[in-house]
Amino acid sequence: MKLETAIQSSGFKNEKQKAVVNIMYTAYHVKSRISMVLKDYGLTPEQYNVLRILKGKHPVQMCVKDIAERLIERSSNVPRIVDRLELKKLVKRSQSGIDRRETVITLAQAGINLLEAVNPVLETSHDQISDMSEADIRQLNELLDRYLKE
Amino acid sequence: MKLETAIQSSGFKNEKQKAVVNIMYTAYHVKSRISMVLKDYGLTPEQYNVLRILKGKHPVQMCVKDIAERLIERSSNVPRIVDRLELKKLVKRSQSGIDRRETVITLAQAGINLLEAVNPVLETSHDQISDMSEADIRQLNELLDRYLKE
DNA sequence: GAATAATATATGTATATACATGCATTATTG
DNA sequence: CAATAATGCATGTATATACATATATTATTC
Repeated sequence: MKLETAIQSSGFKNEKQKAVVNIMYTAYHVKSRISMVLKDYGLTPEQYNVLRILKGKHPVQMCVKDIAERLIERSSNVPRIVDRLELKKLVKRSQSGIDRRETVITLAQAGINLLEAVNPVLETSHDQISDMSEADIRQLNELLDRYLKE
Repeated sequence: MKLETAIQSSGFKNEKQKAVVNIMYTAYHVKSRISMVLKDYGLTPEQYNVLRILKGKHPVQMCVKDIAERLIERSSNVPRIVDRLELKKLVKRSQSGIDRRETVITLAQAGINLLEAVNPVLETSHDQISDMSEADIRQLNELLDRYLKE
């Protein structure tokens, strides 16, 4: 659906004003779709992201700070997300022997199993989210890579 | 910053998988920037959006459902957002005479004044968010318009 | 090496979303 | 027109963010 129809608005002052809304609108729908897939597996997008990050290092443990740095949406909330993952026995939490301020987290076998079940479903969903050609998607990625300054 | 650097990840399986993350990452930063601007005026992005929607119809009242339909991120939370705007005396809430199930909301003068103060600052921020040329931004908008199916 | 600063995590509060549910009112149906 | 369904809003719960603050531990500085 075209943006203007979806939010029942029109007449952005210029393309930059429109882009801001367009990016947020598109992201909202992408995230909604991901949430629906994850819901069948009892995960929120945030919980999934933490599991995914842990899997990237597994079997090496990661501390809370390292996880936070790798999140798409930086979060001060990692301890509480880990709380919920721990309750579901998807991760294990323990104190670091090296720096005792750090809490280190390891992916549990149940977490690995869950990721292996979710990941192919999620990838299929991602592949199906858009009808655009590979070339157009590549161009979209290039423009997004350049969109934010610095 | 390039996406892969920012989230310290690399090797997306394909461009579609990357686009999903890229869109959410970009939107997160856009929204963060907007939040910072609005914070100086005591508003959250959600509260601002409700005010903006009300202004689009002002001085005509809108019911909760009409507001929800125009939000970028559909929300079941409009009554509570209106609670907070009402506490700040930015809007007025009353019961509809026509359909007594409906709660109708009007923008108060303080809300109009606040929008008139915020809007130019927000527009400047939107214009400055990216260095890209007008042509590139236009292309980004076209691709985003086509990204989501239907 | 004691005092201070910095760091890592946890936690409290306000606000938000998603979802389920409840209540009042309006519309529909038989 | 009485019974039922649908609608509009409000509210409760779990989870999330942003921000402020607390606590424990480590690093730095004098």
